[in-house]
Amino acid sequence: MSKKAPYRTKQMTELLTFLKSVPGRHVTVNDISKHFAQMQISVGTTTIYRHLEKMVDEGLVAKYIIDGTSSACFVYIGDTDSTSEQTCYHCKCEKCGKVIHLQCNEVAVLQQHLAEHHNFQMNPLRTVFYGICSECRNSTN
Amino acid sequence: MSKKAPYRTKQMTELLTFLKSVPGRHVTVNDISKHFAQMQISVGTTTIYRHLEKMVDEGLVAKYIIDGTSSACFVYIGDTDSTSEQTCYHCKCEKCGKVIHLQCNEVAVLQQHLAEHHNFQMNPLRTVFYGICSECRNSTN
DNA sequence: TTGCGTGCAAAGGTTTTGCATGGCA
DNA sequence: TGCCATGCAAAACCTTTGCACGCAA
Repeated sequence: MSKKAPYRTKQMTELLTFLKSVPGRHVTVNDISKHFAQMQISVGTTTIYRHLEKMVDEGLVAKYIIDGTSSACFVYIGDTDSTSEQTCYHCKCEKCGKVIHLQCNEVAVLQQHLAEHHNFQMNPLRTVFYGICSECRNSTN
Repeated sequence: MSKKAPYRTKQMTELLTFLKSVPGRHVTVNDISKHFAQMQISVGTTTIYRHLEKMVDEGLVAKYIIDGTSSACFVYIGDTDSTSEQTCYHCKCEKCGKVIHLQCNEVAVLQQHLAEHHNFQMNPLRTVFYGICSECRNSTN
C-alpha cells in the first residue's frame, strides 16, 4: 500500500532528457541506445525497456506497435499541453512502410461514436490505421 | 512473365481445408500447428508461414497484427460473399486483451473520408482499434 | 525429368528474466 | 544501512532463411 519512492538515478534522468528533446517523434529502443552510445552515456538496454514500460503504465509515454515485425516506438507525452495540443493520428502504408501523421476531426467523431454506441474507449495514441498512401495509390504498380 | 503453375500439394490442401473450417476466426501459426499435430497431420511450421504469406499477397487471407509482442493472426477471406458480407472491424482492449468484432457504419464513413480528403486507402482488415472495452471501463480499477 | 514444395536446422531480431553488483536515500 | 536500480548474460519468442531432399506435373 505504501508508495515506493522512486530513486532519481542518472540513467532515468538521461532517458527523460532525451525523450523530452525529441517531442512528437517516434523512437525505438534501438534509437535510444544508439543515441546514448554516441553521447558516450552508458545506459543498458534492459534499463531502457524497464523505464519505458513503467512510463507507459503511468501515461507519460505512448507506445506504438506500428508493425509487428519491427520494434515498438515510444513517444513522450507527459508535457503535452492538453488545451492547445491536438491529437495526432497515425497511418501506416502497407506498401512503402511510410508512417503518416494526420490531424483529422473525423477520427475524433468516430472515437466519440465508439464510446457512445459501442462503449469502447478508443485510444488514438496506440491505434494505427493501415492502408495505402497516396503515392502508392498513384503509382502504376 | 510466365505464370508459375502452383503445385497441388497435400500440405497446402490441408491448410486451406483448415482455414475454411474456421471461417471468421483468427488463428495463429501456432494454432494451426497444434491443430495439425492433433490430427496427426504433418505440416512444417515453415510451410505454414510460406503459404500464409503467399495467400495474404493474393488477398485470400487477411493478416492481423493484433499485438506486437504476440504472434500474428490470420483469417481466410477468400470465400467471402461480397454482396452479403459486411466488413468486420476489430477492437482490442488494452487492459484485458480481449478482441471485439464489430460491424459499424461509422468506421465505413471514416474510411471514405480518409480516402477522399487524405488520399489514404484504409484497410479495415489490418487496422485494429486499441482502447478500453466496456467491461474494463465499468470495473472499479 | 524439371524445378517447385517441404522441413529441418540455424540464424535473425526484439523483448524478458535471473542474478549479482552498484548507487540513491 | 536498506533496498531499489542497473546491466550483463542468457532465455524466450516469433519469424525468416539456407539447403538438401521429395514429390507433383
